[in-house]
Amino acid sequence: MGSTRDKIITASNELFRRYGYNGTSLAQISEASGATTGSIYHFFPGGKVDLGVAVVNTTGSIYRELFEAIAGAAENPVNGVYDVFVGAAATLEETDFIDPCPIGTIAREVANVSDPLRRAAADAMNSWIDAVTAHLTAAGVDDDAARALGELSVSAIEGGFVLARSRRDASVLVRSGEQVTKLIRDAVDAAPLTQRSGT
Amino acid sequence: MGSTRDKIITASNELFRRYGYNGTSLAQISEASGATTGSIYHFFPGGKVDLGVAVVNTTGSIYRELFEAIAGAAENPVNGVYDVFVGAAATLEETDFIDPCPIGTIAREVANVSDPLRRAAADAMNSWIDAVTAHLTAAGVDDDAARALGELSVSAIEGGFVLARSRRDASVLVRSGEQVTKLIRDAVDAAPLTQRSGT
DNA sequence: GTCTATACCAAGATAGAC
DNA sequence: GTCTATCTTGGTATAGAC
Repeated sequence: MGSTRDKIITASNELFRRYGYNGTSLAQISEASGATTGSIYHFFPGGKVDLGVAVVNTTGSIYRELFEAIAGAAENPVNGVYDVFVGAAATLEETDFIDPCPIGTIAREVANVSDPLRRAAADAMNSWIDAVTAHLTAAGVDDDAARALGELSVSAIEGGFVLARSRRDASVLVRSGEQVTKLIRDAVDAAPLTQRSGT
Repeated sequence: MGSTRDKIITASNELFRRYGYNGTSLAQISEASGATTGSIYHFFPGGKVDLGVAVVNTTGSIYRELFEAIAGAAENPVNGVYDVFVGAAATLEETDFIDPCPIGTIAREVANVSDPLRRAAADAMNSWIDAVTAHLTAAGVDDDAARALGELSVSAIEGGFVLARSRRDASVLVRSGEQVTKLIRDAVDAAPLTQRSGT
C-alpha cells in the first residue's frame, strides 16, 4: 500500500492532474514522492512512459470502482450516472479546479506519440463504459442503447472537465448530467417491464 | 493572409494538435513555419504563452464560423448539431486521428498554470455555446434549455475527441451525436408553434 | 522585420557505489 | 532497493548585427 512504487504513482497522478503529462518532470515526481530518480527507474525501467501507463491503469480501475459504488448506492437506476456528474462537480470545486482525471489529459497529449499510453487510456475509458452499460442493462435497457449512453456519459464528463476547469465553474457538469439523465430515463422507461429492476 | 505571423500561428496550431502544447517546442514551430525564433518573439513578445493565446483565439473564431456554416446548411434545425458531430468524425479519420481541436488539449494542460490561456480557452468554447444556443432559440427553444444543450454538445464533442483518438475509432462521435440530437428534437418539438421556423 | 549565435537552465536517462 | 553524481540533449528566451 504505502510502498515506494505506490508513492511514486500517487505523486505522479497528482502532478499530472495539475500540470499535465509533458508539463511534469521526473524531478518534480522525485521530490513529491520522496523517491530518487534512481528508484523511479528501478520500478519503471521504461521511464516516464512506463510510469504514465501505471498511473493510467491504476486510475482507470479506481474510477471504475468509484462509479460502481456511486451507481450502486443510487436510489434508482436512473440516477446512478447523474450522481457521478454531481460528485465530479463537487470534487472540482473542492480541489480548486485541478483536473479530476489524468487519463483524459494524457490521452490528448500523447495519443499520436505513444501507443502504449494511448492504448492504456482507451482500456481505462472502455472499462468505465462497460460499467455504465452493465448498470443500464441491469435496468432492462438493451445493450446497444446502454452502450451508446455509456459512451455519451464518459464523453460528457471528460468534455465537461475541459469546460468547467476553463471557466472555473463546475455547474456545467450538473446541467449536462441532467440532460444525459433525461436520455437514460427514456431508455429505462422504454425497457420491457419484465426486465426492470427499479423505477 | 500568408503573413509570417499567420504562418507561425498555422504551424503552431498543427503542431499543438499533434503533440500538445507542452509537447511542442519553439524550434519545431520555427522549422515548420519557416520563421526563426527571433521572428516568433518579434510577433509574440510574451513567448509561447502569447503564441498559444493567439492560436486559441484564431481557432475559436474559425470553429464558431464553421459551426454556423454547417448548422445553417442543415436541412432542418434539429440536424445542425448532428451534422457537426458527423463532420468531426470524418475529419478525425481523414487526418489519422490527429486532434481536431488544439483548444481542449491546451485547456487541460495549462488550466492550472496560465490564466491567460485558461481564459482564452473559456472564451472560445463559450462562443461556440453561444452559437449553438442562438441556433436553437431560433427554432423556438427557450434560452436556458438551448444553452444547456449547447454546453452538452460542446462537452460531448470535446470528450468524444479523447475517446475517439484513444480508440482510433471515430464512430463514437456519430453515436453521441445521435443521442444529443434526440434531446434537441424533444426540445424543438416542445417549443411553441408560433416561434418555430422549421421541422 | 529577419537573421545567427548563444546564454542559461531543465529535461530524461544512466552509472555505479552502497 | 536506494543513493549521488552526471551525461547528453533539448528547452525557452535573448542579444545584437543586418
